[in-house]
Amino acid sequence: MADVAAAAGVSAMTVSRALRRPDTVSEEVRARVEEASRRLGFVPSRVASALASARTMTVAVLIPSLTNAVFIDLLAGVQETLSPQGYQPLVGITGYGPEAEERVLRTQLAHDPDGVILSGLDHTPGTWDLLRGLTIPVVHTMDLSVEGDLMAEGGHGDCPVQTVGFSQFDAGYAVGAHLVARGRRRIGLIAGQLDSRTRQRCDGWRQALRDAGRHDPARELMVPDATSVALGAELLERALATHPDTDALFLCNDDLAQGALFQCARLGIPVPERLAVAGFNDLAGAAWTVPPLTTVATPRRAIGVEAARLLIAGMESRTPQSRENPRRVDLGFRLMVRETT
Amino acid sequence: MADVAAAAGVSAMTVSRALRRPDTVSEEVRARVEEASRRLGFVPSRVASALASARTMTVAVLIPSLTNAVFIDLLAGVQETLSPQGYQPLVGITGYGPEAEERVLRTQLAHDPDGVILSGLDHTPGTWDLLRGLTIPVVHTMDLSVEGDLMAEGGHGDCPVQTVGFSQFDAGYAVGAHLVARGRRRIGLIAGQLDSRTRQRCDGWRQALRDAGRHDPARELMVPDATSVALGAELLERALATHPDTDALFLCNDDLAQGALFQCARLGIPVPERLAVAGFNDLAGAAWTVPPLTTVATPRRAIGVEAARLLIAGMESRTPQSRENPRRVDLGFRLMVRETT
DNA sequence: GCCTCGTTTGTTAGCGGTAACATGCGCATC
DNA sequence: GATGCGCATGTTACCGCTAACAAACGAGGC
Repeated sequence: MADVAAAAGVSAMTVSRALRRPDTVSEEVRARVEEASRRLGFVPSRVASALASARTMTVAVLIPSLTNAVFIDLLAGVQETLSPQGYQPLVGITGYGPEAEERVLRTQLAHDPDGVILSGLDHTPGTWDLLRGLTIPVVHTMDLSVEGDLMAEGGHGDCPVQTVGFSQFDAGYAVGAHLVARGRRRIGLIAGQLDSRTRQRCDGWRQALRDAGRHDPARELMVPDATSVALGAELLERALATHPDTDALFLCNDDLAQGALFQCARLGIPVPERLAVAGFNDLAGAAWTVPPLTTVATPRRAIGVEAARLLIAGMESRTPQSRENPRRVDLGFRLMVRETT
Repeated sequence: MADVAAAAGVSAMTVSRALRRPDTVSEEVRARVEEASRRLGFVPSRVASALASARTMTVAVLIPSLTNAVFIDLLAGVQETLSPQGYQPLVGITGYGPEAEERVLRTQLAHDPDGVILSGLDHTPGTWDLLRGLTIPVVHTMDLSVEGDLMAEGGHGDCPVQTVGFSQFDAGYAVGAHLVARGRRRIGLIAGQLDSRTRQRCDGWRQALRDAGRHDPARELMVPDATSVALGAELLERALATHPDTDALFLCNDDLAQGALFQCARLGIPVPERLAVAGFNDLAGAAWTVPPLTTVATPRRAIGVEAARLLIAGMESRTPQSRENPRRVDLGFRLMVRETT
């Protein structure tokens, strides 16, 4: 920067100003600085800038996994919103464990991000302590804070939170109600990856079935393994082995549902005639399976975009809104009724 | 840090040493510093550390897209290898364009990463200039440099490169040869997302067909759109409309192939009896389609892991190996013969 | 012509660590 | 008992940029 300053015949400070806030220097100086800067191939060090200005222009983004398309879409939304504003996402992978999340968050915080985006509200007490102590904005995604009573559930105690997501419970309820409305009577559930969001979906589904008087706990098949097409195929067989008369199944994620559909095709089970199948998330291809899959479209990318927007607002205003102005943005979901039900 | 130093009764320098290289201080001082550090909740600022030591402990990772599972797997491999060593990946999305890549690289470099991982070898001259000027290690992935003659192709001129990948050409050739070996005579090609890797695969396939005297350029259907299940379904129909007698198809990515399979099921086209179908990448679920998809398993995650390893070696040794010791790591591929062929 | 004000540029002093060198100490050596 | 050496710790001087304040300058008002 000193070299550029010398070449442009100004002070280093003026170079800094000319490049960061061109409107604060004279037109003529700006041109000279830009020319010299380009000629010398000057690239300002963001590290030094960060140290001097206390703004790193980075945002910590914690997601459970890279192999789950849901969080990739979330990340894509975040990334495409942050990038144009000059922010660099720092991706952290928590592997679905609140403890690992706390660890990852700690290491991310050492990088002094200007903001934090988390997945879910299922954090350790230690994480909540960390968050409470932060002076940077924090947004929680994919889930919604409990309305009206922040102290009650979810463990976030007296920490006002900013959430962007949708009601996993309601979405699960919608699927259950839909299967009931289709006249199905022996409705089963298959779930993997039992994180808190999955459990809420299952809770919703369960409630819908209870409300209709059709809930049978024995038809719930829940395993902790990560979801996959292979697992869906396997669990379908297992579910039908124990309850061959099942006439509808809710699979808590589309990859499970796709695997189940494949297995049905293989076993010659007519869908939806003998068995109705519903998935969740409306992942790529769900509209193209044979038959096309009924599922719930979740606004993952939009959640990422909105979370990033809220965060940027908080970071630019320098008054973390999570403090005095907690928000709760419900982006909803859509039941996509296709042919498997 | 000064506070911790005071609390522990030592100098700031000793605190720094005690935390970063515990073996360089006495056992007793280390314990005191750790206790004080924990008690005060001290988290060293990586930004300051980076400025003082000229090491940011970050690595720029440039990939074309977040929505392509191939690069997500690559990223996952990179991430899981870098993280334990304390490195933080800085993800940059190039959108498949060499120009965008150059832009993204420039902004990433402003963060002073300690290393760079790129996808492919298809870079702009400006990118090559940038890379040549770097003193940090750089690894190119998913493709291999031209053996023996670094000056010749690929545009990287006199810049010795470190590559980790497999031969896209050979993999495409293997598919072509396989379809030929299966006795197919009217073999078509469907490709989307025409980046340089896809084109090399197509080149390999084409060569295999030429070698067998069965190449018919009219049966190539190449579109620039991003690949997807939907696109695969659509292009299958288009290909069959113009060449109804096609008896084998190579779809350059598994999502296209899955879409094609769905569409075949819908149209009542028996696979593989009337039409053989081969995909590429062995994406999740390929083994579970109906019938299971013949495809090429590519070592994407392993490429990420190996690239990160090479990079770490270069970063720790402080002598960028890309200079005096260019390497070319071929991790190969595997033709997964299943039932669609 | 002098004063005030706004605009543009310069000066100073860090941001929070770490490299490099300096110091002090205990111990083996002669 | 003096000398030298190695190890543990301290001191100094930055890393490259920017916040905050100071100064210089021209324009407009009285």
